[in-house]
Amino acid sequence: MSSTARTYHHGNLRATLLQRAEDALAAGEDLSLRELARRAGVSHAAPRRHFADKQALLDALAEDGFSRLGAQLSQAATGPDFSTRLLGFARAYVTFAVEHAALLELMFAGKHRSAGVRAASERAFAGPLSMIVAGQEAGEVVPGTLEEVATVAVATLHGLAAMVNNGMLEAAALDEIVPAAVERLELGLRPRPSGA
Amino acid sequence: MSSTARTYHHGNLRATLLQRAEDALAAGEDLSLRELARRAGVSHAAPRRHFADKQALLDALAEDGFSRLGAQLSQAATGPDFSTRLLGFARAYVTFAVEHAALLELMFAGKHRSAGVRAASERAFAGPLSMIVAGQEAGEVVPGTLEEVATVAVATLHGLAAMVNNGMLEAAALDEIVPAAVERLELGLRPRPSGA
DNA sequence: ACCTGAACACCGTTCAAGT
DNA sequence: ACCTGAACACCGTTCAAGT
Repeated sequence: MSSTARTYHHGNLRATLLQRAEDALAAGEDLSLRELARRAGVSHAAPRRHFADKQALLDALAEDGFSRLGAQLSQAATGPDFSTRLLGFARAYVTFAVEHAALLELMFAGKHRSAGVRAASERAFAGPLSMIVAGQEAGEVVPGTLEEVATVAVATLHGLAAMVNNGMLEAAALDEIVPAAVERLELGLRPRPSGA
Repeated sequence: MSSTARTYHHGNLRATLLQRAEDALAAGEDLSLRELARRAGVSHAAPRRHFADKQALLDALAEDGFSRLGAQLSQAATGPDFSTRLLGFARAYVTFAVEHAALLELMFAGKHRSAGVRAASERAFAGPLSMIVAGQEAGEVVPGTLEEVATVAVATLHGLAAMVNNGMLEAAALDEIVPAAVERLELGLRPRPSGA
C-alpha cells in the first residue's frame, strides 16, 4: 500500500547508493561516487549527506558484505557432526567468494580498514566457527588448538578464494580441493593417535 | 667510473618509475602516474613511452614482485629434509608478505590480471615447491596428492598473510601459527599410518 | 534535514610539436 | 627515439545557497 517506489532522495538514498555500488562491483566496474550519484538520480554532492567520503561508502559496503557472509556461513555450518559442519562452512565460504569476487577483495583490502569493518569481519567468523565445535564430545576435538585451527581454516579458505579470483586456480578445481583442505584441517583437530 | 647518476630520462626512465612506484607503495601512498613522473623529473606524458597505460606499470610492478618473491622462496626452501624446507618456504612467504604488504596486495589483485603476471606468479611458486619435494624418498611423500597439497600450502600462507595485512591477525602470532599450519600440511603429505 | 550548482585541485589519456 | 605542453574528459571534496 505505502509507496515504496519514488521515495528516492527522500529517505533511502543511502541504501540506494549502496545497492548501486554493489551492482557496479558485480559488473566489474570501477566505483565512482559521481557515477553512483548519477545512477541514483541525485547530484554529485548529495552522497555527502550519507557518507563522509568515498572510503566511508566502501567501509559500509564491506561491513554489509561481512554481515551477509556471516549469515551464510552460520546457515551452512550445520549438520550432525563436526566434519559435516566444517565442510559446510568451507563450501559456503568459497561459494560466497566466487559469487562476490570483487566485494570480497574490497572486504579484505588492507588499506584504510576501519574499526567497524574489523569488528564486522570478526563477527562474521566467530559465530559459525563456534557452531562448528558446539556440542562436540570432548574426545573428538583437541580444545587447546581450536583458535589456532580456526585461524588456519579461515586463512586456507580465503587463500583458495583469492587464488581462484585471480586466475591461479580454476574454479572447477575447488570441488576437489576444498574437501581435501578440510580433511587436512580435521587431522589437526583430532587428538593424536599416538596416545603416549 | 661510468656515470650512473644523471642518466635520468635518457635510458632508464622505466626503471626509475618502477622504483618510485615501489617507494610510494612502501610508504602507503596511492599511485599516481603524474606524481611518479614529477618525482622522476619528467613531464606527465613521458611515462607513456615505457608503459602503455597505468595498468601496464602496475603489471610490471607485480611481475617484478613475483620474481623477487620466487627468488626468496627458492633460497629459503632448502635444508636436509622435507620438513625443514617446507617450514623455510612458509617463513619466507609470510616475511615477504609482511615486509611488502601493499605490493603483495597488488600482486594478487583480481582485476585486470595480465597473462604476464599470471605466468610470473606460477614461476614464483613452481620452483621452490619442486625444491621442497626434490630428493625425497618415496615413502616420505604421497606423490598423488602433491599438487593438491602445494595449492593448499600456498593458499594457507597467502591467507595468513592477508589476515595479518588487514588486521585480523597480529603479526606476532605468525611465529606460532606458521609452524602449526606447516605441521598440518605435512600430515596430509605423509602416507596414512593405517596401512590397510 | 536534505539536496543543488559552481568551484578547486587533482587524475589518466591523447596528440601535435619539439629536439 | 624520447620527451614536452596543451587539451579533454573525467575524478573527490568543499561550500554557499536553495527548499
